[in-house]
Amino acid sequence: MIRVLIAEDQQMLRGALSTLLNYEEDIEVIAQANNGKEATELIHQLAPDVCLLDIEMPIKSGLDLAEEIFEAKSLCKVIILTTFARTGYFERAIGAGVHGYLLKDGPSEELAEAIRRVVNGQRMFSPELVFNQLKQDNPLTSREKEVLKLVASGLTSKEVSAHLFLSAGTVRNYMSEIINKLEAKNRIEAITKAKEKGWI
Amino acid sequence: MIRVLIAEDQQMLRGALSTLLNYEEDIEVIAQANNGKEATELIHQLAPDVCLLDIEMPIKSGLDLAEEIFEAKSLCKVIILTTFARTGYFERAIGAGVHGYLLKDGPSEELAEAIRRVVNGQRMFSPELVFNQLKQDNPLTSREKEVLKLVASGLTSKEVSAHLFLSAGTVRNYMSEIINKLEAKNRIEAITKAKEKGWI
DNA sequence: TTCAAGTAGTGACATTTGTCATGTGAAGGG
DNA sequence: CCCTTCACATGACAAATGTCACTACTTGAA
Repeated sequence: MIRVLIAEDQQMLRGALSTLLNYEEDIEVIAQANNGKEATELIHQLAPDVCLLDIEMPIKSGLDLAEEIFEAKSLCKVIILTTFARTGYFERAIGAGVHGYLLKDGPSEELAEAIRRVVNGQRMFSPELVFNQLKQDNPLTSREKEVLKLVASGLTSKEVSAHLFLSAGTVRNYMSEIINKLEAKNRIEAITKAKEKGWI
Repeated sequence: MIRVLIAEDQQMLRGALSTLLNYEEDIEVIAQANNGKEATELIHQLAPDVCLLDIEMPIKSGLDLAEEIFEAKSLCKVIILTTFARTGYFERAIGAGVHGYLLKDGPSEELAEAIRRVVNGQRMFSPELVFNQLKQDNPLTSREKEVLKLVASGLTSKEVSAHLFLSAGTVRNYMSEIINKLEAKNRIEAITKAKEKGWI
């Protein structure tokens, strides 16, 4: 019996999927989580064979969690299940050694099959992703990403500098460079573009 | 037997829901559509008792379709099923006389129950919506919304002013007032907040 | 070991943004 | 008719933002 945990904040989908998976004879959904933090605890307690993770969840994202699981060298296989075909997300997921990455756009029957495969040590990726991947990586350095994320959350340059213990001028230099790299007109466009590509 | 049509562009959810609903003894999913246009045709052909409509779909949105069904004085009951708790969407849906408005965030068991209710002539709304509705309507005037939307798309104040044939000062006054109304620190926060509430 | 990149900083400058006071005219409700 | 709200406008000022040039230290790869 394959023991599965589902982390997905959209209750309707979570409920529907777990009911469906439970109809499979070899699969049992042993836990459901509303967000990454809940999932972390449940994984520790129950050690499921497979985790189905949504990316965009409150508190802790599925990618954060996938990275933690990877760091911990856990035996639990991870399948990312998301709406977003953003290359940035996919890249990060690959970096975190996930075993599967499926789009919610795919057929629901595919899911049980994917679970069986990853348990078998195979990997399963939506073909759209693999295709998209063949270019466009994040041009921002890690420091630049940090700065842009804070700016995107509404902080002014000065506040960001206090946050990161940098001088105000440095932050403005970073922003200038970011705007330049992303070919944006100002920070607002930079934020939009970076989000679109999944770079922050 | 209640005959149901599902229009939802996210295949995974659509597949899962229709399988689930088909397990109910009194409900049968007679058609699935990928978008509003497909749904329109299927409704004409099959005259389902209930339509389950997602809002954000390609080609024609669920709200557009709901309005058409309403105009046509069709007997088909409409349930909107969406991720978005935006008051604007809800308002429009109420205007289109929908029989139910559920969030994908709700439990999946609720759905079959909601379908039975609306067939019975009752209505079914996610309580969150009704609650939100009574509070928070959009504090922005239509002009302010217009300005904020353009700013959110990355335009500078000057560009917005050219776009709307206003003086640059006026646009800055609007932005100042918007930032004030939304209790934001700057335009970036104002954009984020307005988007969160579904005000732009 | 040289070199490119990333990180961090300064100073100067122009532009954009945000705030305030203040004024006008139009529309709508009581 | 008065009062409020909205739309639109100015001018003035302070603060934030964006750009440039130039310096300096560290690190990893060729």
